[in-house]
Amino acid sequence: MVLSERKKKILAAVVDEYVRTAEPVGSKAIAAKAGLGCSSATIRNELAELVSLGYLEQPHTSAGRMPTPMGYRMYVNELMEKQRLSLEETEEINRRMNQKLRELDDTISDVSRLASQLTDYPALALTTRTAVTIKRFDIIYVDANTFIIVVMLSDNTVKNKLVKLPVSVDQKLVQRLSALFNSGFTGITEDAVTPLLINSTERAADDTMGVTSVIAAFAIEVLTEAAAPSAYVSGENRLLNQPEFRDPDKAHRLMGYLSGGGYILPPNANMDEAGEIKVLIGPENVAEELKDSSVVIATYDAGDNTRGMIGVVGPTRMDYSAVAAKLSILAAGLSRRLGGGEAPPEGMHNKLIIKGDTGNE
Amino acid sequence: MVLSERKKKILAAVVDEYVRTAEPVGSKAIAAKAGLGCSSATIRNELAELVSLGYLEQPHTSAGRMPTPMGYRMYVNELMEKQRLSLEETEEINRRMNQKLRELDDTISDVSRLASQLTDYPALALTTRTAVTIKRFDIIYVDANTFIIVVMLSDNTVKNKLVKLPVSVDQKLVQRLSALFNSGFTGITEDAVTPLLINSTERAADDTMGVTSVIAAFAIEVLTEAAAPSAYVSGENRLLNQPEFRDPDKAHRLMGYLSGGGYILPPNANMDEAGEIKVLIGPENVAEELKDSSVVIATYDAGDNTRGMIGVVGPTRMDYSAVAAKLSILAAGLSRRLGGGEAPPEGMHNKLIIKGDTGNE
DNA sequence: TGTTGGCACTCTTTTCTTTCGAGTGCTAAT
DNA sequence: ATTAGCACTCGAAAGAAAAGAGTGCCAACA
Repeated sequence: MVLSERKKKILAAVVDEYVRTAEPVGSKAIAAKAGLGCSSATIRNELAELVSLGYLEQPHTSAGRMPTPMGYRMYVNELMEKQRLSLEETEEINRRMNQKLRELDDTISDVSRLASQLTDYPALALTTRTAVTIKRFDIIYVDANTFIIVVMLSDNTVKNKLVKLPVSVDQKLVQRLSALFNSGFTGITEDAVTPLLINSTERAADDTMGVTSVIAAFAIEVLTEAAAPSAYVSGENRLLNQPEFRDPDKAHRLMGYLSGGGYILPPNANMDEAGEIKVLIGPENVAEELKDSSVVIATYDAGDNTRGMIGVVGPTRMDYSAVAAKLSILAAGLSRRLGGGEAPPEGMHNKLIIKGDTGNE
Repeated sequence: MVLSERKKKILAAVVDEYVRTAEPVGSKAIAAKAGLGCSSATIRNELAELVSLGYLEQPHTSAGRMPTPMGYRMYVNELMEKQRLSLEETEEINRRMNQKLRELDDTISDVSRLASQLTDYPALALTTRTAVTIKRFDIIYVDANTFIIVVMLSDNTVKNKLVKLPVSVDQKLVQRLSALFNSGFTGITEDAVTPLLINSTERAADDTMGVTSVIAAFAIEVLTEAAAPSAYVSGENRLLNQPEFRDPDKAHRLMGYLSGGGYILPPNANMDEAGEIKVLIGPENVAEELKDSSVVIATYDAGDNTRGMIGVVGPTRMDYSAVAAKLSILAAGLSRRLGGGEAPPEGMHNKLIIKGDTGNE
């Protein structure tokens, strides 16, 4: 069934208005606002049909209409104007992103914070790493009891650890170990770090003091951590700005879920093409806690064939258009910095491809 | 004016009960609970006096009593039983702390999260660093366009950065720079990194490609960041568990303040002796946003003559005793790991020294 | 056939009263 | 100094009434 042009306009008007006010919207308001030249009575008839088609609902018989998840889905897929931020806004966002990223801190978590600030919803950033390996292994000798392990990973991040030993080691041993690890532990994934490998390294280095196992433990730790997807959530408290979360218990439930690094993505979410935006509306979410919230997620290219996601969570009554536009810019910025480099240049407004569930279960 | 023994018992009972129930407590309840052999009428008289002395207040004439900040202060300073956790609880906390700290992540923020979990209040962790200097400077040559800077600071943390250059550098230059930075940039604080120093280093290294300034920029960045006090806040959402924050606006205000890394400490808060616990009750806080909340802070020894703080924020109706005990253990754990090493061993219950404002402005 | 004004009806929200009860303050007795 | 007793206060809860927004539907109209 395809909707008449007028029904579409009305549906869009209901969503727009409801998003703005958080109140069920009545026929009069629509007649006044949407510039279709007909009276509220006509609109009432149309509204009644939209309800029976499942796009709208009423909290009770004598109230206005509000969109159902299906209504939002229609809106997102077909009706909404893909908002493009003005050049100024785009530049403002890029400016703030650059400013953040100049510092040496964790890029991803900073961008998550920024996303939350920009949208005024809680934001989350996820990284899923493909198998990570060690690219380079260095050990810096500091003094007889101290050395620094420096590990460069295949995704070009660098990790280090200062090790203080209860025993003295000589510089020679450290050099030997450095060389051995550099040849033996590079290019392999976590599960290839076997006790066997560690033992043979220990023997080859002629290490009688157990230094090898300390270093190996660090290697395992780094690989494990780097391979684990990580999530950063920020701005949970902004949920309280939304009228649908004025109930502290409800807010607390969702915030708790989010702070726990809650898991948000549908299991089928093989991260899409970078640049795409995914919208999950209400019951389309898999997590029980999100069944009456919506999630908008942008995918970015984290280089090394890896993708990450940055998204926000809010009530289903969400300003999908604005959020999508902002996330798109942030994701593009991240791709530009982390990714292979074929991302569009900063100034360019890239096409907003918004995808969602098909809507049929 | 010193309180009679009985008044003290009654005051303590009021606080205990009010903390437990969050409801004003009546004379009957006290008569039933506190085992002092007298009737509710007698207690009413005493209560009336405690009100006129300023320790208690009534929301309205015919309601029970609740403690004023001054009442809490008295309770914290003199009345409350310094709670000691059972050995099991202590061990449980230490176990969880060890578990957390095994991972290579940021110790401080992890402990902050742990503090929040244990107390069910929002927690914050602060570090204030004394002047930090660079202790050691290494540059690892990766390939013609890439090297890794590794910097070890006076507080024994290690920072690194991967640098990718648009131009090629040869290994010799990198080695020269490494040596020069190691001699010229160690032992100095941020403000000693002058353009002059950078220039002379550049000339000495015979660097025509501006590599020096990249490295110097990193040095400045690291020193700046390390010297800046940092704050980690976690579990803001737990505020919503407290009945006094059922009003979403109130909760939001405070949560926003906290997430902003809000600043909590009285300006005079030269961090005290490690091991001490400080309690700030309601209006004793300087920040306007905290005037009707309380803060409990434990100081830990972060080594290198530096102290940090870990604390929680909650309503004035807070379980001071339990919170203080838990924070004390966490702070001791941190001191043991970060500090000079003269911290008490893990098993030992260390004395709880609870200090607060004197109460007189 | 689609559109419109009109109007009775429904159901929530708000406001006002009433009732209820916990807890007090005071007095008189012990 | 303590206690029992009792009238009184004041908020919270419950109930009743009024207000208002918006609908559904009908009859009239283009």
